[in-house]
Amino acid sequence: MEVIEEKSSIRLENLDSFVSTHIFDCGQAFRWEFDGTGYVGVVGDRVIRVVEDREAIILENCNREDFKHIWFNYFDLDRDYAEIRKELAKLDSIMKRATTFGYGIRILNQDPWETLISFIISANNNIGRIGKTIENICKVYGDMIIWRGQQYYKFPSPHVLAKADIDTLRRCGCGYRDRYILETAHMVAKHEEKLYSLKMAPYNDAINYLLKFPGVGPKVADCIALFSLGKHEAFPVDVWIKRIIETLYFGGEEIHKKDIKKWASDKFGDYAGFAQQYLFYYARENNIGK
DNA sequence: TTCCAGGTATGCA
DNA sequence: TGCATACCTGGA
Repeated sequence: MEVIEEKSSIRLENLDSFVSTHIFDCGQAFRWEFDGTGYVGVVGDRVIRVVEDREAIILENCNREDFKHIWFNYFDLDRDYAEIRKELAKLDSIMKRATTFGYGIRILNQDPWETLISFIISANNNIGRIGKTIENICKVYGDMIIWRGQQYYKFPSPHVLAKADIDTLRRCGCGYRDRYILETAHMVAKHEEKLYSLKMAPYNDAINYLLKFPGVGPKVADCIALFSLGKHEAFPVDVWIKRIIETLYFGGEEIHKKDIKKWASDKFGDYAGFAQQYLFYYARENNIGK
């Protein structure tokens, strides 16, 4: 990969395995929006726009320092995804097709706090409403950023959200999850560093800690572990993945979620999280398991 | 009008 | 432990 600094942007050439739609439409992040030619996202206190220009990836509103300290890690650019695909493709013809189809998928390294709240909101919810609710919370409680004359909003800190008004959260579209969010914000505000220290903890310890937050069950905990704590052995089983696995691997037979997790862990091991993303994107885009 | 959507909490056997 | 049920909300 070559990193070329241009006027207020970074151009990445010869970057393997990076396709915006694969990355932003595989269910891992909620704050990336397609504007017709590129994806705009608010990450931390930055607004960034990702554009694909033939063989290159352009990161707009980014300089070399930001790229080195923020985006290189955020986009997981240190990882050899070609190697991961190669290993998964060896397992069976389904994984071979799935990794070929979603060849540009990357698992983002997102902020644990934002990911925690976002996936509490995601429970028993639909994608459209999850995004809207998160955006409303940011508009009410997050600081504004202006870029190219447009207003964007940061995700609020645990301390700010801990002081939120429950009725306002409800009006943001949280529904009955309002109290989970408020309680979780209180808990994190008290021991914020603990949440971040889970990046260094073993998978099981991280999951057990996450399960203590109200509104966090096994599926949400796995999403947080995978998308923000670097636990790639996590295999979140939602209704989609359940149906996809049942359809593709068990001839439509009904399998308990717990058994699917065990099966995935045995089959994919440390690559389970990547496998989940390839399968999810492949099946959804091809209407498998609907 | 009714049902469902990327689960979790709760109560009961 | 395992299972059934309720739960905000808005779009189909």
